[in-house]
Amino acid sequence: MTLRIGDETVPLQLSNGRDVLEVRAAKKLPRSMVTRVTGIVRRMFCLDDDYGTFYAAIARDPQLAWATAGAGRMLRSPTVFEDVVKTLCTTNCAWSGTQRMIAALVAQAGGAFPTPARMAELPSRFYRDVARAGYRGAYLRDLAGDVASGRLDLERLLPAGGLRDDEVRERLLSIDGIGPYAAAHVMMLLGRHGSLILDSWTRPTYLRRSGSKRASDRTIERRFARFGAFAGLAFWLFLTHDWLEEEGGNL
DNA sequence: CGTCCAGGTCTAC
DNA sequence: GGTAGACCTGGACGC
Repeated sequence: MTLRIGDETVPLQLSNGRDVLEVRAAKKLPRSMVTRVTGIVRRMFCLDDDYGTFYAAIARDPQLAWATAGAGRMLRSPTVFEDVVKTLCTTNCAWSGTQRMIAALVAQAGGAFPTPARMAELPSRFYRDVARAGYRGAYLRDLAGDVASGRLDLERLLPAGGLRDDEVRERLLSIDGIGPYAAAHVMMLLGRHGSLILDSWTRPTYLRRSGSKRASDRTIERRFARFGAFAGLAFWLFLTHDWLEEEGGNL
């Protein structure tokens, strides 16, 4: 991956072993840069988050106990802005569309994700003709403008920002193009695990995994309500249990 | 070729 | 508060 740090773009290679995440740069980085990179990577992989409370809640759950071995961390982007943009680009389109839009943004910004200011100054024809973002183009540009101008402080939505979950949800929903699905998705990445990500993938996957014929959103939410502040994470892990096998079982 | 819909959301009732 | 219709795009599918 390539990180943007200040005015520089820093290409990095990541690899994982058991209990180890190795970050390798092409050339030697100054000490200050190493500190920055380490901080960003720790944040991306949620390495400083504590899942003790969650593990205690699922320890005796036959469907979820497996996760106490170390599951639950979401892969974040370096900034909340980037996660909101990416999430917006997953709405109402296939994965190929999401990848096309994000790849176009990254390519025009020189290989690392663009800053809000850069995205705000891109002409609408870029969003229409290159990213082919359709009606999302205006949403993306406006969002970038609000963040670049300081009108919208997305970093404040992190737990350290001191806002309650309902306040954060409210702010996310006030962004054009961000609805219930996208808000829940971003909040999960923020480490706010209360709400379920309900969309065209999780709904049928839930039915398959639970063996139900059909289940309304309210029903699904009721079934995970016992996990309280971790309901969304419990739901997510319930759905993605089999990803472990596919990834070789490495937590 | 037309229709449907994919990791939805907005607006107008 | 709940729901129909519109919305960019492109790939899948039926005819």
